[in-house]
Amino acid sequence: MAPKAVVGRVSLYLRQLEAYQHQGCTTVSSSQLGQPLAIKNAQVRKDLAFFGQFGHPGIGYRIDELIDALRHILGIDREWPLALVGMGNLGRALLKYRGFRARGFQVVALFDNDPEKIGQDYDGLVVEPIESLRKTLAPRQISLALLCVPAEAAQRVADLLVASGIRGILNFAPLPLVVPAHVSLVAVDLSIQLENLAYKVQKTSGEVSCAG
Amino acid sequence: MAPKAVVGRVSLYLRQLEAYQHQGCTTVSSSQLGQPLAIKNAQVRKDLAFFGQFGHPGIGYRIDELIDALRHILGIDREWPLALVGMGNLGRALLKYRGFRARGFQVVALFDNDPEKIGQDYDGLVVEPIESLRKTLAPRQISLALLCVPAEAAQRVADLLVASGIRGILNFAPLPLVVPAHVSLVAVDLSIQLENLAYKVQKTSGEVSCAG
DNA sequence: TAGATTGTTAATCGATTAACAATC
DNA sequence: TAGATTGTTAATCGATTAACAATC
Repeated sequence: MAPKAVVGRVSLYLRQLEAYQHQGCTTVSSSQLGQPLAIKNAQVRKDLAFFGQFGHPGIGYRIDELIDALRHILGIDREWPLALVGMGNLGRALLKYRGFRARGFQVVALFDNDPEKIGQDYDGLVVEPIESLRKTLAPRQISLALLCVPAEAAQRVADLLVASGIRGILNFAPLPLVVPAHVSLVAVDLSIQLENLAYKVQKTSGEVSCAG
Repeated sequence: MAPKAVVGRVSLYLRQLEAYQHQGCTTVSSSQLGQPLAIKNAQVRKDLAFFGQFGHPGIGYRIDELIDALRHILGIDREWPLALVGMGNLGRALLKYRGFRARGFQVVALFDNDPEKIGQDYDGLVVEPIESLRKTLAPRQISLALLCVPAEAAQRVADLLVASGIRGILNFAPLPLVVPAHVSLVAVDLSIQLENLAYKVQKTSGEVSCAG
């Protein structure tokens, strides 16, 4: 499996390629592809070479060709149905988020354990109780879940997702989850990102005030 | 400035320390601190040593002491007022997100350019037009912004934020922004995270089906 | 003193960058 | 052929891990 950093950059390349395609370009060099993303040309070539030979010496990369290849590599040359667990503010926002659908991800099932929310309709989907996870996931071939429940409930719900046959979890709860090796996990921790930002700003402020 | 990876882990240490504190512990060793986070004891010690000497040989780290030190290092031993720009689904969700306030971050000003939204009240805050950024940011000492506008508008709004004196931007738009060196930037790209997850799941599925 | 645990140095590992022969 | 650009090898850089003297 490719290093995590490489996969992240491949997603960026794909976006940039789509932008070039939109502009009517047909080929790009590694320099052209990397430049708007602040990635060196050698890095671009090395990252792509990890997955195969896509370039043409003297010419560069054919955009249509590379887009197809990268979509296949990332596994997004198909539709991915998603389960959304936890219908709080964040969950409801993610349900309406356009960015997912544009990349082939679509929320097709909603879950919560609040009796007030169960049975309610959001965007044409009815909220099911957490207990229905197993019953719903398998027949609908749902292998990915967005986990948006409060921190206290996150590990318990993650265990239920695992028991229900989930294959990957995008975790929004601010704590590290423990899942078995056959289940993939990606964490989106907004507080940590913001703390990172605060640290950077504080650091640069310090430098400025020392210099001035 | 500490490497980005170190700062991210320091945020995790802080959370774990707070959990131990909550349980009534008074000291932890680097092994105890790292274990629930799946971080090796040597890494914990090295990360902390980057910022100074906090440990006591033979004893470990005094929890209260280390929490205070880390909060100071991260710059969260103070309140950070935030501007929230873009009152779409994501923006409204972030406004209600509890995780920020618990760490000292508080949204104190809202901006949008939709005439329908300007003047509206969300959680006691009135949405201002984008043009009011400069007028509002400086006197209220707001140096951080959450940028939740659509991709097409993101760079333009980022430029306005920079011109209005912002010091740091947490970018939720799915494209890389260009900002001057004195402005810090952290990107939260949900589509890329989800593509990462899809890649991992696809990869492990492949291995399983080959083996079986 | 014996046991525990730190901070730090040295060794390992992995990721990035530079250079260049091979190719169109 | 000359110019451009690839894929890949070697060199550099940075981050992680192991080992251990110093300390409580």
